[in-house]
Amino acid sequence: MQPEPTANRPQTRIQRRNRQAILDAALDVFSQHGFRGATLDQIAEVAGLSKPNLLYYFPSKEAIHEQLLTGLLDIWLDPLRKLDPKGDPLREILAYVHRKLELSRDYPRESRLFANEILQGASRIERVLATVLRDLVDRKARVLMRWMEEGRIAALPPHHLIFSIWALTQHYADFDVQVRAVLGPGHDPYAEADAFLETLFRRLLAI
Amino acid sequence: MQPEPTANRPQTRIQRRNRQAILDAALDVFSQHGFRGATLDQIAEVAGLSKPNLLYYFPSKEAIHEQLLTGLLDIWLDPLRKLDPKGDPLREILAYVHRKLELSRDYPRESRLFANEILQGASRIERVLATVLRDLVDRKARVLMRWMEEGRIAALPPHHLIFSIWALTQHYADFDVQVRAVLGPGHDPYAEADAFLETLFRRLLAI
DNA sequence: GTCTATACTCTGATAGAC
DNA sequence: GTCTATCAGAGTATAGAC
Repeated sequence: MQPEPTANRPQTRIQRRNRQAILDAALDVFSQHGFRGATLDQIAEVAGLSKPNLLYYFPSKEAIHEQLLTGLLDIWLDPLRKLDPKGDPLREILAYVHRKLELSRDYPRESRLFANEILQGASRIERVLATVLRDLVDRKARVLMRWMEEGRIAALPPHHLIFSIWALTQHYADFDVQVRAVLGPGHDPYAEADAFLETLFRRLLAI
Repeated sequence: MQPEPTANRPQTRIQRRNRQAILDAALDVFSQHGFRGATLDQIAEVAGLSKPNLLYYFPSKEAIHEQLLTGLLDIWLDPLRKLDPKGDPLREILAYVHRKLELSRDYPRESRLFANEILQGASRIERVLATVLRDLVDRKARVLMRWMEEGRIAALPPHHLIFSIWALTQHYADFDVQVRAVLGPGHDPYAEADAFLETLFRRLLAI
């Protein structure tokens, strides 16, 4: 019998399950307390493992954190990558806003993990920011620039336009507690935000 | 001789200076690492005091943190409080955006302290959010509502309009590292943001 | 592969000399 | 008021039994 169909990944089902449980628990804890505020005790408890057992799967606290960040980066940048230079400008931007808000709604822990990381100086992802992220943003900013020059959307500084999309969508994940405390009960923040942001960017970009 | 002119504040000059140095150092550390990630060792080092000496001025880590938060709340809410129901709607809102962005530029550590606190569940300020902040926002939302009903600015959900101002202005303090990494050198993020946000809210609120 | 036991460091806080 | 010394507990990580 061959219990390991993938030859280059010598992991049993249990190993895969445990690694996943650890990463999930670590996402909980890191996103709430930041790297230094998180403890292996807490991660192990949430994951339902003993601390030494946790350290059998990952060599260190750093390693778990790094695995989380790199594993999530692609999901995080995907919506911007999907912005299609050949599509209809307004439709493309609104679709980007919508997808980004969906990420905030469906992956709030991931949003907070990145927020914590940036807030704390981003020392562990600084290089990625200045290379991968910057290149991607520059590329898409040129697309926006072209659309503006062609008169298809209003002229605005493209980088700051992108920042505004990040700020407005991520706010609903990162400041969720505050949003709900201010709105009070009986509200659906994300549904309201979806309508509000559509209006906002339609008005902002209209010629 | 009377070295203490204020009878109800039995503090010498040195005590005041040290307390201030501690709070300033604590703002550095708490705003960068969050409550749990901050250590008294680090705060004491930044403040230039020994750890026991620091604990002579404040009874505990919690006490320093609480003092910081309550001391800063007034500064933080001041711009919104200044929004004048009798003023010109567009001018008042733009002035609010401007003042809020100035706070981000001049008090980025304070912005990050609050961001960390919300991000980490806001357990230490939850009550304030649901009472003081909510009341203030509700009151100002009613002012915005009236302006909209009078047809003086565009109709939008007022709470989310306020959220958008918070998100857009605080982003430049909280995500400063990312903003600078993406823009690259040779930029003045706050100057650019000031112009961009003025354009954004003018377009958004125009009738 | 998983557990118990434990080494060793860091952290918040206190005691007591000066 | 400030320092040295120190404590108890929590923190990361390792050794070794099973």
